[in-house]
Amino acid sequence: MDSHPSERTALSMADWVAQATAVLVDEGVDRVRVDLIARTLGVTRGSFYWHFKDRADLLHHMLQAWRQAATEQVIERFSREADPLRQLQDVLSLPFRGRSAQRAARVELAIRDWARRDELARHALEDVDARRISYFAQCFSALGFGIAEARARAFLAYGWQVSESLMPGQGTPAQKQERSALLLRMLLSPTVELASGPAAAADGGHGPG
Amino acid sequence: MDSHPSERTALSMADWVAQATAVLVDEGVDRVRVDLIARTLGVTRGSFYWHFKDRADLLHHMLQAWRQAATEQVIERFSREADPLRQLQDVLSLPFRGRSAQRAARVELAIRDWARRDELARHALEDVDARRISYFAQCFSALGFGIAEARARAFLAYGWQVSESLMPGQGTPAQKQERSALLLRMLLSPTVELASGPAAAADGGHGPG
DNA sequence: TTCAGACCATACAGTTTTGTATGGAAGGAA
DNA sequence: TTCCTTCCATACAAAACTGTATGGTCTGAA
Repeated sequence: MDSHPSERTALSMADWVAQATAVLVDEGVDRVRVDLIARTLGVTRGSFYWHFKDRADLLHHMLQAWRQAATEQVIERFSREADPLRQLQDVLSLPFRGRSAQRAARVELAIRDWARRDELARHALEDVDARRISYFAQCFSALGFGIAEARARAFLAYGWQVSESLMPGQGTPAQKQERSALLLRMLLSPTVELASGPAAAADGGHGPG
Repeated sequence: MDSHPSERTALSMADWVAQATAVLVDEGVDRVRVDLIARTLGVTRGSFYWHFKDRADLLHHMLQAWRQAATEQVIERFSREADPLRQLQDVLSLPFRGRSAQRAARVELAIRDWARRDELARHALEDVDARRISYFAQCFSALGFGIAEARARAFLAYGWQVSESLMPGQGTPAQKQERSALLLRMLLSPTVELASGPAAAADGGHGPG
């Protein structure tokens, strides 16, 4: 983010990638077309084929840019807060508050779509997913959970984030807040006993086989 | 599903919808093209414009077919098993075992993509999501949880399913099994107390690993 | 047999997109 | 100034799609 496309200056590859990513979010990969993007940027396709070999080259650069940004975000999280409990509370409190985070989430969903049909996108996404899950796992591990337990809880935490961003229309803000708190309590509590319901404690426990 | 497209018989709307859905899964909505589908079915576009008004009409029929199938699936689940605990165990044990279920999951992801940009698809999907969450909530409610608590747990259960189908590359089958069991224990256990880690229950000795 | 309707082929017009080839403007180095 | 490099415009060729119009074929009913 260092050049203003509105100015009458020369375009950079980053400008094309940024605009193409915007189209990706709003309309999907298939509608990322050099002609349209050129018109939006106020130039013609001649500019595009100067910066990129072809359309596939642009898509490749978009993926690389996102992958690096996402990776750096995880690394930055590690180095900002030392307390693992606070880290989890921060990340799990309410996801995607703030406009830039919300936009990042939309970009991510678009790439997740893309990854269903594209090998490179799938590879980039799986890598980023694994990194994030590892981050969560490291937090749980620091809280005293065993390695396998930490990994399982990490996936549940991350999966919850993904599903919240995937289904923003399900539930009121209050309900979202409530299930967020519930999940946090569950994930921070020690390994639970198997029971058949909330009455099990008073029941004496007739555990299912 | 009552006509064989391989036979030299006349096509039905269902045949077109089925083939179009296959393309939707593999390549996304934008690549659902009447020309290509016609060639796959061994006919020309003349056949298409006999059965459908235009391309949008086909997409509409695809959505309707999926919505109805998904709704009927939920209803059928209700009427098959009476015990809510067994219902949850069945649905949450391991998601998408069986080929038809796996295919249904892929269709669903494709529609979830589609819903990001299309109003009708979004509406259909939100409706189906809400129905499924309601199904889970009803199970938890029958197990004795309060209505709000049941709804929160229902979302977590369903969100887990979605995220598992969204990230099939994350974790080994054993790890998937483990986090599935962990989630089930968490969701079936009574409201947990807030704790700072597994050491909080070190005196009582925690259960199975 | 004749006819009507269901179903599909073919031809046509028009749009959208990709990629290439080539030329032109702008700015710094010689 | 002259020249070279960077960046972009324009023209062209070639697909890929959509939708319409019209005619052909097959089947069952009268």
